[in-house]
Amino acid sequence: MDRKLLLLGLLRRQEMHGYQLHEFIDRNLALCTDLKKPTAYYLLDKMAADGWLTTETEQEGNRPPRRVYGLTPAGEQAFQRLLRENLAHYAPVNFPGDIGLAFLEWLDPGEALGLLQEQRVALEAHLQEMRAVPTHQGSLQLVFSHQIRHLQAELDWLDEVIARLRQELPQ
Amino acid sequence: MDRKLLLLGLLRRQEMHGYQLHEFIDRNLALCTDLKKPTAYYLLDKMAADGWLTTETEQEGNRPPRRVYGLTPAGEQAFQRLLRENLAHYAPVNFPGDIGLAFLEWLDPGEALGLLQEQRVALEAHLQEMRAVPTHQGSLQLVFSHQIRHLQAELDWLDEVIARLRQELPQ
DNA sequence: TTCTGAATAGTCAAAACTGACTATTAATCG
DNA sequence: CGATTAATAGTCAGTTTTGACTATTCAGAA
Repeated sequence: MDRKLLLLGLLRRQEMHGYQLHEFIDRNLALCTDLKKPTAYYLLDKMAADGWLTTETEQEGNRPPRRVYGLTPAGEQAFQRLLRENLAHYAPVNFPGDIGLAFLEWLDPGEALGLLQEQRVALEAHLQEMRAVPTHQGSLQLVFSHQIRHLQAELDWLDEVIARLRQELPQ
Repeated sequence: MDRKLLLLGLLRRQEMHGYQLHEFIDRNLALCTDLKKPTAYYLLDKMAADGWLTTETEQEGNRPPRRVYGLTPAGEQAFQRLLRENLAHYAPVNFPGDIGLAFLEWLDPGEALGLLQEQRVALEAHLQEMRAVPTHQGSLQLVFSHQIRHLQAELDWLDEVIARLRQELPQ
């Protein structure tokens, strides 16, 4: 449902066609969600079928025709409802890395250390990249600071696990 | 792939049948992943078809027959490979709540405050529940402390957003 | 003993998602 | 100019995931 909320929220500001929506999400909101192109069209068509969106086929110049989506009143209502649901509920997050951690004891501490250090490099690079993004306007800044907060927590935690592994190391 | 890693890791300790696997994951590892029953069977059958697992149909007493899965050498290799892949790479996480945050400015601060406070209650309850779980043995303890770390980070962050909203409030 | 509810073991059809593809137009470069 | 690459706009077939269901067994209550 969160992806529908995202699409509705973007269409609320301004009517758009599918390619444009996917483009915008991929370029600016990749940290919020990973919405593949076919999924975007799937959800848009579904919401249109449910009466949440209007579709008009437009043609600009002699570019290929494209479907422009816009919010209906029902779509606006759905947006309001989904936004409140999203903000009022806490959704537990699953960290894929936890599954590897659960089996960490099956590896010898030396190899585990090496692997986690490799992960640490990737994580720190990602964090630096995120910090380097110029400040956004409005609520988008919240999303960035949220992400950065969790990345920092993850890095701190990874450092502790690495430190503990070092102590276990013989020699 | 992470869910396959999980199933392989559990089967590596001990042969199990599908229901038992899903039961164990749902009871003890729900914080790692949410693996629905049909998904578990789907993945097990797929890994069996790929030669990673053996299946034997067993019948105990006059209980209904059940398929018991066990690791093949190829399955063991896959486990080793997937475990190293999981530990060495950082996988960015998407927080569903970020989508709501991105549209926070469309709500008036008073209502936003109320909704986030509601979320905070749920989040804190979840954190308390997690802390109350008795200490696990081995690497599972790592998973718990990882989760708790992120829940605490989330709570701190939510409190900051709430505080900022309070300041925006008129009067 | 018979009934009720919970636990066991899994299946099925439908929904959701994605990698890889098509087809057109615009931009660049020798 | 002609050729090559990038951008635009979307589709399709296949994979993955899930809600809702079946069918049996067992434990305890009436």
